Amino acid sequence: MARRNTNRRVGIADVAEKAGVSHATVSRVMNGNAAVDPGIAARVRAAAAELKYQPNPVGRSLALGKTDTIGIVVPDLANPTFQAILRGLSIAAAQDGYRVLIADSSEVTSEEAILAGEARRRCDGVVLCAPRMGDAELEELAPTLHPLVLINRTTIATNTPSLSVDYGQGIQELAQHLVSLGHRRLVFLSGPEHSASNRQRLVGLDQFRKEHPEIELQMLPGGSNFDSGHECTDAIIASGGTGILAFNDLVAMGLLSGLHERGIRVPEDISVTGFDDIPFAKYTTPPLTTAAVPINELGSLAWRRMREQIQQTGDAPAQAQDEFSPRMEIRKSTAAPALKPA
Amino acid sequence: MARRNTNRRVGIADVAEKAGVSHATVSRVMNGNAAVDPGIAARVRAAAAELKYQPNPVGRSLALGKTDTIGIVVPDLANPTFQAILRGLSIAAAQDGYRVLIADSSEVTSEEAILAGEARRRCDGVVLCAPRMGDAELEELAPTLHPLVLINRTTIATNTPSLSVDYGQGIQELAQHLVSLGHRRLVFLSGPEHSASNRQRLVGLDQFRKEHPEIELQMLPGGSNFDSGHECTDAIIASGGTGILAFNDLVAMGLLSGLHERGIRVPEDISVTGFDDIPFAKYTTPPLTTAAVPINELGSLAWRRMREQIQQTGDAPAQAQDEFSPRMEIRKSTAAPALKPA
DNA sequence: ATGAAAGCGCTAACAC
DNA sequence: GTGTTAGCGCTTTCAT
Repeated sequence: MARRNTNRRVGIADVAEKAGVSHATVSRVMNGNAAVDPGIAARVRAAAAELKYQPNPVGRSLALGKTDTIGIVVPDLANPTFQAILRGLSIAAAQDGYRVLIADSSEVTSEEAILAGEARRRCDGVVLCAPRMGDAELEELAPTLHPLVLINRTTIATNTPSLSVDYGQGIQELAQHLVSLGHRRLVFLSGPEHSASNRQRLVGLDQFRKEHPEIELQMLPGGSNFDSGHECTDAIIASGGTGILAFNDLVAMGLLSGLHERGIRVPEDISVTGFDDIPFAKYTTPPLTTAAVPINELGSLAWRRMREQIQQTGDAPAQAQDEFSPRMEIRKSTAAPALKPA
Repeated sequence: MARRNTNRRVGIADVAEKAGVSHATVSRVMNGNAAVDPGIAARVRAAAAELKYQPNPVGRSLALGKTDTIGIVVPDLANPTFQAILRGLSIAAAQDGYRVLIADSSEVTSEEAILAGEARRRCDGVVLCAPRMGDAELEELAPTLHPLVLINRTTIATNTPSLSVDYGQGIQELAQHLVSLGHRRLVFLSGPEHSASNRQRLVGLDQFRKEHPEIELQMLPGGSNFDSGHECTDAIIASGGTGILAFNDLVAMGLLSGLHERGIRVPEDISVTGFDDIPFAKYTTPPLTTAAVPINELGSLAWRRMREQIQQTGDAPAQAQDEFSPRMEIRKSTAAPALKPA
């Protein structure tokens, strides 16, 4: 035997004994599965209530082969974007009686696969959020994780549902916005090297360059958080650019703060754009022009895609590839550039 | 029987068969428990590797009576403070091989007990974060949840460990700071009614009033997020106060934004303080003076307290009541008031 | 050192 | 309609 019977929690057997029926009958009334004599059912319910019996989910999980839990692995729980996704996912899943187990890889790429695998074993499915791992590894991992939902990343081989944002288009629209305001010298403050979404922005900007050969567009290495934006302040000033495309809102906010410290006015002297439209973006001074990603929808849609797979009775997969287009949010951090003395 | 044997994942039985040993032996080598013949052990490990066998955690949990998972229930996952606690908890727990299951009560007080109970059944313990429920209910619930860690809330009867922040002291220091700058008309923008931490601030301010009868201190109803701060802008202006104590940083930021829109300068015309020192606080314009709560420590300490209970071999409880004192973070949103024309 | 078997708490097939 | 029993995948006692 496994454990001694000392101070066990109340189990189905206790209820059965008190109601004078078998385990099976108790199980039946608790789950409302088969038809049970109303009188007996009442007796069982009374016993259960009196003993404050609550079925043990671990036992149920083992018997049913499902845990009613899904896992999510994110690169960094400190990032507002991932927090919002987690929140949307958690709330949507809860509505269907599912819970979520979290795993933070802390941007350690090599941990992602392990965490995802562990999560999958404990859960009925996994959502992988902006995984940093290489394509080959992802391709190999994906089938072992099914049901799987991918966010901000796609797989070609396996047809797992994915949600993505058209960062390339968004950054182009932002650049276009600056140009139409009159800016001719743009700077892109880029994000983490291994970020797929950064690569998409880069591709979008290449496209932009082709369409606007007359515009100067510099690239500056950056990061993904406040501090990287703040640290780039001097490089930005030195660049001579008047329209700055920050990798995301966090970076833009760091930059805003740095420029403010140097006495450079936004948007009078320099225009700054962000990306994501995190909740704080409209409260910066000045409020940030950005490309809004429907971050709350992402989480809830991720759940819907997961649910579709979990409930799938076995027929055709028909995995969806959802792509969101960011929505321009023009606020006060962008304006026409000052007329240059030169 | 429960499920049909169709497409089952690889289990301990498969490894046992392949290695030509019993389940028990496989279990032994997987857990390194009893001494196993090195040759057999190697064979088992080879078989396990070849089959990519990973023990099923649900089966283990049932046998072991533990899940290596803890639950956390928070009132609102959108709140940066709770996000930070969740993050700290998750990272600390992960270091010890534990995962965390989240439950968001969405500020629905009546859901808290249910969510906590469900979480507890699936996990080895629960941390209850700033529960909104009444004292009586908490008192009754606490024993059924053990092991339990309370954050921002204490229980008298049961001796469950709790982590709290001395909000009363923090708000007094903030008020003191404003007074020493020369402010004589203060306003407190209060938080949610059922928030225990709001009550603590109120108590602290009562104390402050006694010590400073010469200072005018008004109370204005507010909330806990950006929008409530923003909405209070006109009321603040109308109040005639020059030193504003916002319930927290979020509220302060909303207010900052509202004041900026009305052309009121901070800190020249009005000084504003926040509370918590969320990551964004030092990037507002102007950077926010606030009382810093060691929010990352809270999460990791919560885990330590939980671990102490889980590992407790049965001896004396000795439950800790940890109280943190906020640290003043004087930045640029507070200054001496302008000399009044009157 | 190893295998057989019991048991963790539950659900469901089967027999009555 | 209800009880009996097998089985979910694992750990651990007990006997060898």
